[in-house]
Formats: sequence, structure tokens, C-alpha cells
Amino acid sequence: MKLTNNDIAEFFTRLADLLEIEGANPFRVRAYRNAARTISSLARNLSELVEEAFDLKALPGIGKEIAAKINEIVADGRLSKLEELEKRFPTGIYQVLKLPGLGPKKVKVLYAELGIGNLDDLNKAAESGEIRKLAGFGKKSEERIRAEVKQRRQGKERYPWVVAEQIARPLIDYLNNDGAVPNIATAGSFRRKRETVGDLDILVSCATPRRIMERFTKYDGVDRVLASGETRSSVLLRSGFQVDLRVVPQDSFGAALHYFTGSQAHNIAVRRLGLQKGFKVNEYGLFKGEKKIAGDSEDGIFKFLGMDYIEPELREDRGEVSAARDKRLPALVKQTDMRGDLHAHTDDTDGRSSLDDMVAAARAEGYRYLAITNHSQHLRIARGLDPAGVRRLLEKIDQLNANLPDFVILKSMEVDILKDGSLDLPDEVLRELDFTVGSVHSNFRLSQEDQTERIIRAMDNRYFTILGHPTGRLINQRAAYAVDLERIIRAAADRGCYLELNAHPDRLDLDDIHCKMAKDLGVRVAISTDAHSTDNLRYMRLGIAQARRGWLEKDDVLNTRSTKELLKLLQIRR
DNA sequence: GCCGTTTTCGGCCCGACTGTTTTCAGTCG
Repeated sequence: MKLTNNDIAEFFTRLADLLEIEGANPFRVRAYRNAARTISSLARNLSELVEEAFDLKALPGIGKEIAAKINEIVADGRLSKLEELEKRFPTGIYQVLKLPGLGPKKVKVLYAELGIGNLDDLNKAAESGEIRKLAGFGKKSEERIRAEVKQRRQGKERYPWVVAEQIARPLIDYLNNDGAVPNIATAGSFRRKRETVGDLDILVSCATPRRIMERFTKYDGVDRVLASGETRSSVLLRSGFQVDLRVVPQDSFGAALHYFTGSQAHNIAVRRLGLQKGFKVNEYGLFKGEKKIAGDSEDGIFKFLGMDYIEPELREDRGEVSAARDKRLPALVKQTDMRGDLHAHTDDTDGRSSLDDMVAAARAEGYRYLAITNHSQHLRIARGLDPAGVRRLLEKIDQLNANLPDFVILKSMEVDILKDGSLDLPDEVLRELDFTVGSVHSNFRLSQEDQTERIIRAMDNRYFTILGHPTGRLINQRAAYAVDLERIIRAAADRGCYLELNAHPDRLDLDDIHCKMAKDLGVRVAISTDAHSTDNLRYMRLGIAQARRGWLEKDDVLNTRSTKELLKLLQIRR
């Protein structure tokens, strides 16, 4: 099977890890980490680029040596340099290195002195009091190691963004109640709207930092205080969620907000640009020599670096820094651009709300159309509709539409893509619909080749319009089925089909990287909620956040179109 | 190991906190 970009990136991450433990030149280590990051956020599949003899050295952070290593990995599925290093270390060493508080230097000592090569060894050594005897370690670090190993075994995870929001809101309100906090903001991956959030960063500026720190650490939901200083405190909530609070001076708030929003890679790129222009950028501001030039707002930082303002969702060092410098950042899609929802269920199948209620809720959202996309007959568990059922529903929709001014219920179905790539309803039924959403709901475990062929065959049907939840992944629950998304996107481009960005918080499928890939390959994306009840229509904001992370603009999104334009687009294939 | 709007050599982001030290290295974000 073809290696994914993440597979290839992992080779370089491991190479960097082991070299770091060996004490190699830190800049060489960084070069490998930079390469890994470049590779994993690449829009194209790297194996294919290699096959096309693409000049890898054109990619940022990839030079002659790393290009040669990529070629080796793609050709052989292995990297001899890495295998050589792995002979010198046990494979469990990567797990040890991932433990918070343990970096390369300490891991090296643990391995050299006590032969610790995995989490079990580490735990035993900590239990028996061996670790505190080592130079640079003490009682506290030993206790911490035991706690972290325990935590790791319980499976510390990243939280879906909405879950993080549910935790963040009350905490922010609590801190705000203090009354002495003129500025409070969330930063980090939460502000960048990443699909999952590892921990929460909160930033405040206020006159009484000590008081807010104290209030923070005494919050009702706090399980234990991990660190507490003048400007930074960290707590672990009982939910297992870590929250960091930082207090910064008012005139540094913008610089700090930028800095703590990240991503780290984005910050490095911005600082590097700053250095080129003779500035120093840190969390306190933008400096020319000793003189502070900007800092109270993010706008000021960007302005003095000659950049347009970069929306938080774009700050991943995926080209946004140079785009901001060249004044060619995308105008990201926003909630008010949305004209309707193209994927919604009713209680005619597995939805919980009636057709009337769904329509009323969509109109309350300010939409001009709502597509009713119930399941087709193959999906028994959802009471999928057979042709007769579909026709009964269509009649009901026709009657409703006749009495709706300025709003259209679009006639559609979420049609199962069967194992052989055929659609689950006959063409004479599909013909009566305004468009279709085709989805995979079965046979998830086909080979990548078969799964990809299956979906492309489905797209060959002239009545196929939008590919629903293109990878089938469920965040933190189920991996994507094996599928070559780049081929799928190219096939959609060739056939005039669309891809869905399913806005359900567990799906968010497409992800940001593939949204950008679709845009770059000229395929428009439908941001759809897959609502199974009226309140689910509100998931739209989550889909929009993901779309923005994928650089999508209003024109890249199908359901920003007026009813008239949309109907015209949907008819093109028929 | 990568890179170039001063550079093909000499740089490479930067500050806070912790724990183990007794003046600082390691880790983190």
C-alpha cells in the first residue's frame, strides 16, 4: 500500500528523536522536524510526487539529503539511516520520550544509566526509587514520572473542539466574574479552531495578577495545580483537561495573544520574517533594538512586519506568512455567507425532528434552502427509504414547497454507495431528485484500491452529486477507511461532483488539509450539518471553522450560492 | 541539514518555570 504523508513524516520524526537522544547537532535535528511538518501538511500525496519525479527540493525545509531519504522511503518503505539508529535503542524509547517532563537529555541518562527503554522499565525504576539517585533527577521528578506513566496508561486524549468549548466557557465566565479583568481571551489550538484540543490556553491582562492567579487555581473544577508562577499557572481539571492561564501587561496583550495562539511553527515563521526585517518578536511585543514598536494589538504586530492580518485558523505555517506578506490571503468563508444546508434527515428515517420542524428551524437560521437527504433502503438500521417511500416523501415536500415563499426544500437523498460502487436507488428515482448525496455506510474494510474504485464508480453515475463524509472517520472513535482522497478529488473534478465537509463534531470530514486540496484542484465543497434534529443545524459553525482552516472562501463553498445559482450548478451533470 | 532582499558560510525563535542545584540545565510551549 502507498505510504501516506503522515507515514513518511513519521520516519523523520523518529530520526529526529533518536538523533536528539544521541546528542546530535540540534539544528540538524530541527531540520528533520521541519521536514516532517512540511510533509504531513502537504496537500499532495508525497509518494505520487516522487513517482512524478517532482523536484522535492522545491518544498520548504527539504534539501538534497532529505530529498534522497524521501526517495529511499518511497522506493523501499524503509530508511537505512533510521534502522541503523534503531539498532542502538529499544523501540519503546519513543514512548519514554513522549512523557511530559522527559526530553532527550533525561531519556539518554535513563537509558545509559538504568537501561530504561520503555514505559514499563521506567515505571519499575520509579517504583523502586532508582531514578532519584541519578544526577539531575530527584524525589520530585521520580514522583512526577510515576504520575505521568499512570496518566498515560489511562489514555490521555485530545478533546473534540466542542467539548473543549463546553469546558472553557464556564471557566472563562468564572474568571471574568472577578470584575478586575479588562482583557481575557482564549488562545492556542482552541482559538485556531483545530478539530481537537489538547489543552486550553487562557490569556488575561489585569492590574492584580496575583489575585487572578489565585482565583484560577481555586476554581471548583481544579483537580491539581501543575505549576504556578507570577505570569503563568497550569491546572489539571477533574475532567482531565489541562488549562494554562497567563497574565501579561496590557501593552503586550496583542503580542502575547499572537504568541500563545501559535501554532509554534507559525510563530517561528513570523519571528524569522521579523529577524530578516531587523525586528525582534517575542510575547511582549515587536522590538527594534531595545525600543518597543508594537504589542498591544495583533494588528500592530502584523502591520509592522508588512503583513496583512492572518486569521487564527490559518496560523499553521502552511503558506499563510508569505501570503500575508504578498497581500494574497484568502477571504475566508463565514457564517453569514451560508444560504442553506445540503444534508439533513427527518423522522421519515432516523432523524428525530419532523419535516415541518426541520424546515422551520432552517428558516429561523436565515437560510433560503434546506435539502432533505434521508437514508436509502440499504441502511436498514436507519429505516432507509425504498423507491415507494422516497416518492411519498417527495409528494409531501412538493405540497410544502407550494406554500413556502422565499424558501425551497430541496429534494434529495443520502444514497448508499454499495460495495460494487452502484447506488442504492434506481436511476428513475434519482432522476426525480434535485441532487444526491452519495455516502459509504458499509464495507469499511476494503483495500484502499477497492474502496477508491468503488467511490469513483459511484461518481460515474450522472445522478451522483456530492460525496458525503468522504473518509468515514469518527474523531477519537474510528479511523478513516482506506481511501486515496487525492484520486477521489481529481475524479470529482473531472466529473463535476462535489465533496462534503460534514460539520458534525464527531466527523468534521473533510479535514483542513483535504479542504485545501479540493480547493487547489478546483472542487467545490458543501459544508453540511448532517442534522438529525433541528438543533443539529447549529453544527454549521463547526464546519465553517474547519473550512476556514482549509483556506476556503465563499466561492469555494457550494451552499453559499443563491437558490437560483445552486439549482443551475446542480443540474449541470443531468 | 537547510538556507540566502547584507550571506554559498554561518547562522538557525525565545522566554518562563521547575527541580536540582548553589548558578543553571532541561523542558515546554
